[in-house]
Amino acid sequence: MSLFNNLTPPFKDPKNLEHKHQVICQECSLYRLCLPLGLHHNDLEKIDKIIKRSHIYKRGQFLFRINSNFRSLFIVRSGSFKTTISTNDGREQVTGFYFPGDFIGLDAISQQFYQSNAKALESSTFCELPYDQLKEMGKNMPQLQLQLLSRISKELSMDKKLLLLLGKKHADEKLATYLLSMSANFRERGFSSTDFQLSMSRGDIANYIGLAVETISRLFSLFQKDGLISIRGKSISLKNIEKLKILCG
Amino acid sequence: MSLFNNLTPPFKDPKNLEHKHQVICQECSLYRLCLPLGLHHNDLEKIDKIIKRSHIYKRGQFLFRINSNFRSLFIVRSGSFKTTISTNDGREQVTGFYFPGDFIGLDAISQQFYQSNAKALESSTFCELPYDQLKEMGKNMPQLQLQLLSRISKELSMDKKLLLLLGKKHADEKLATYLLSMSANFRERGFSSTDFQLSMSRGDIANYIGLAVETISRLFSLFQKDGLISIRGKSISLKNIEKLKILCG
DNA sequence: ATATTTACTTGATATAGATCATAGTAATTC
DNA sequence: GAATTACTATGATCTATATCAAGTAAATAT
Repeated sequence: MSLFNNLTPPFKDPKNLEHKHQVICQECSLYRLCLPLGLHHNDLEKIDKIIKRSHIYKRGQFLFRINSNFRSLFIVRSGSFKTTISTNDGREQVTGFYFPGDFIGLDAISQQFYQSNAKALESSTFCELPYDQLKEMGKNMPQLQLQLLSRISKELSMDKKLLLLLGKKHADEKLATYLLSMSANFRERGFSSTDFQLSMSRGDIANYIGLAVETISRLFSLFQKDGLISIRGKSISLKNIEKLKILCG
Repeated sequence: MSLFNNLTPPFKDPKNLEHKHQVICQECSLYRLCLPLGLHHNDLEKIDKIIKRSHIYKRGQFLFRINSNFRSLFIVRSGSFKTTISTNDGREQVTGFYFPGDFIGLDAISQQFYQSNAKALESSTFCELPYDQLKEMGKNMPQLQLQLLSRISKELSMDKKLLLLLGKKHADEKLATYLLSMSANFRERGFSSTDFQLSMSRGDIANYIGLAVETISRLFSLFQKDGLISIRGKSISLKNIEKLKILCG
């Protein structure tokens, strides 16, 4: 039995959703992604106790809003989320997409308030980790602290790559990079790295990589013409990964 | 006696540099910025023992290079550094500037290798923290772990703001935002927030905020004409902070 | 001190990708 | 299941900022 046999792309988890109160970390399909390896059975039970498991959040619902009190970290259980921040006059930037096993809210740890808005891209569920309790538990569980550290560090290094993308890459390179990063996301979760559903709109993709929606549309058409991809609505199939890699810059 | 009385802008520390082997954390002017509060005297001494203090690194010298083995975190002691990453064909993006008390290398924690190049912008010194030892010590010093967590989280939230800047702001907004963020850097370290020296070149600033050098030059001239700043070489004086804040977007 | 390199400034021109315009298509709502 | 709304595609035009060009100033090496 695969770790992922109860998840189907794009990251639905209907079985768990319907019996949510029965789910414990030990039986969760995300266990490997989410918790540190080599955790004692006792420790796992302690973590299990502080975790709050959510009902379904519908597309568009907010997990938290910028400047609201930071109380918890969140881990995506099924579905997907985006985070955004804005200028004073309302220009918005998508700062991240989050998939099952990903932590949301890590940038708020050093502050008292959330540093972004987090919104469901589709019907989604998550686990909530009250940070005070997590911090307290961490004192006697160095593994847990290290896992947290490792997760933030990973997000930081991904964001640095995004700075390079936004600052220096051309439109086609941006999109190719984005598609391959999505591909890696699916592969890491045990799904096909070539055929998947994009849960975000063209608008969200465009915004995230610093382009206009129209440019994304044009590029998808162009990539398709060039045999790099095949796309129909939200379903995409990567046809020439090698060429996409070269395009990334 | 101020914590900062042996530092003068831009972050020189000649006294400590010349007697470096006598410097211990308890006597370091950066103590407040660098180490967690409420640390036991014993713990402080332990940390003190694993820290390696550097000789002067000259402008242009590398602290580490991308893909080299990750062994240590670094804390800037005097001077300043920049980190960069590049595309395959050599286009480079400045991903951060680091000043006294700042940690460098946090994005490498989850990997085996450094994720960027780190280069001195001027004559600079730093403390080196071997990560294995730091990790080991952290097991019995939750405060230390939390400090590290807080530092990464802070850098992450700064980078998210930078994504907004690169993705959505206009040239003038970018520069205004940059100047105010430098201003805050100096203020946090006890220096004037209106009059300071930019240790980085116009080229580095331009690169960091996703503009061409020429655009930076033109904007500095324009900002000066408009009475927002007064600039002469690397010396800058912010004349109208309020207007700059409005310009940030 | 002087030469040489590197950094900065300012003007002229070019361009990648934005914006505008329009139409088609899919998803939601009533 | 009709109607409204949100999303997507493609062509025409515009514009903010890059690039090119040329000179000046500052830093570094000789």
